[in-house]
Amino acid sequence: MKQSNREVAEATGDVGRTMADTTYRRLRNDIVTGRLGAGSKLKLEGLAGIYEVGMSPLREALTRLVGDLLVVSEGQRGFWVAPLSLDELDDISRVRALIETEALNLAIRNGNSSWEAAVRQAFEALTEIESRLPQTTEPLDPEMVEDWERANRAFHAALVSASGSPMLTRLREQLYQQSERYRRVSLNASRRWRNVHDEHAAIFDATMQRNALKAARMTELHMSRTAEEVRRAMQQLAADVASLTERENAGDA
Amino acid sequence: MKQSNREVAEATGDVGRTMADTTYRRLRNDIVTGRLGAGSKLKLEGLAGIYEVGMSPLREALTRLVGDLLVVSEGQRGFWVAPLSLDELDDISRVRALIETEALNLAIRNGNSSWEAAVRQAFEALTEIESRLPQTTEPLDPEMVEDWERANRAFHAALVSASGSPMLTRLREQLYQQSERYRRVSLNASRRWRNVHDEHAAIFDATMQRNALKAARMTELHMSRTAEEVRRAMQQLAADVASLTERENAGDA
DNA sequence: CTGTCAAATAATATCGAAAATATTTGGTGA
DNA sequence: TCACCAAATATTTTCGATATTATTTGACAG
Repeated sequence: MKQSNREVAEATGDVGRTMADTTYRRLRNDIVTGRLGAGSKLKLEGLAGIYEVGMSPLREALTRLVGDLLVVSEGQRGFWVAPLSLDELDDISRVRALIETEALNLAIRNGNSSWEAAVRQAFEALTEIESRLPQTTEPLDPEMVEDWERANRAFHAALVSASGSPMLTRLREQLYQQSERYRRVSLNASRRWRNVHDEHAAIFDATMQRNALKAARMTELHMSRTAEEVRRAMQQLAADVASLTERENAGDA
Repeated sequence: MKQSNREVAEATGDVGRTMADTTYRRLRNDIVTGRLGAGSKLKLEGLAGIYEVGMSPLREALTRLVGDLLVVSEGQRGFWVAPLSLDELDDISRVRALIETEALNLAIRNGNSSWEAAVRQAFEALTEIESRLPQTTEPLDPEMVEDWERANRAFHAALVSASGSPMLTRLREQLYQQSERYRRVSLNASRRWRNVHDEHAAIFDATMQRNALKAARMTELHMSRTAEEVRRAMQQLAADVASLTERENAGDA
């Protein structure tokens, strides 16, 4: 029995992969990780060269990213990496807490044993990685950061995976990605690691006990603390830039 | 003092209008109003002809609509108007209630007197239109439907305009649009008008009294009732289609 | 008849150049 | 020196043709 191209593609998981789609993912990654800096101009010709792609798929990818709030555009003036701001950090954090607690609440109500197993598995994987993280102020291994990001994302996704609401799931993912982008700023800037394992454990425990109220409170706490950490890092960064600019101006004068 | 082209464009409000943008709005309107039926295939060449536009801006418009959940796409297979379903109706209604009550709560806490004035003005405009609506089962004047849709949208937007949260505002708009699309199905199908003015008045009164809890309850009630109405219309529609199909099959046999 | 395959057809996705628009540069007059 | 303007340049947007992929058709074997 010979397989059609489509069947092969489905089996290997790259069905319908287009240039636009691939470029979208690459750009998204480069923005979330900070390789493309907040606020920087995205010149089309330049990007087309770098990502080896034509205008049409490139613009399609950028248009999708505008929808994700990772890119901003102005007609006839082009595209920029979306700027970061303290106000937006607060806004995102609060709305994300709203969505995430609602989704977790539903998941706790609806989740069956296979959901429980998936949550436990994701938590254990995360625990394993967090236990290996340096307790001291060492330079963070970029690969370890990626591993942790993946595990953290998987844990939070698993928690709410039984919400039964595709719309909440979608909104949660969008907001998670926004948060991740802000979080990575603080990681890159402060080079310090906040111990979050206790917070994850508290959320996990409350969830396994099916204590929705406590799980929501722990989730809110986790998010507000993370936001606070990011806020500090961003303020520090802004202060650094300011003093650097001042010194430069002094040098010029 | 001569104005630059850009300044003129800013004054007239059509700054940066591109083909992609115009086509996006036209397509969006045609989908929300139902002129492009749920689930129908969107063939690129056909659309390019109808909207008199090339491939690039057309695809860009469709890509934006995918982000709005008004269109679905599959790589290498193209675009379809997003289907409608009862499950999705429930999902959207519930999440919209969550977002909208949160935003209204914030607006009631933060709103100043100019917000109050804007809400009152929007409510009065809506009241005026709703008072003119036929009480009997008459054929609905399409122009009046448009007027009502505009006023209804403006009223609900005014209510939450002081939430102070750009993210909530954005999510609310997306969800409002989804709801509108479902609502129009029931309008087109049932040809009957549910009297919603009392519900709007209840929301308005509670809001003006700064009674956040009551305003939220009235909002939830308004939305669940609307969803129920749409649900009935969709079920009726499905039943009609089924009996029609049956008759056709009987004719063939 | 039924499933399979390849050729023919239809549709989508992509490229690269042309058109439209924005921005910068450099010159002129007040 | 400054504001203004137009030419030169840079950039975005759009078009239309080509390449790629999916779908349909129809012939053939089992």
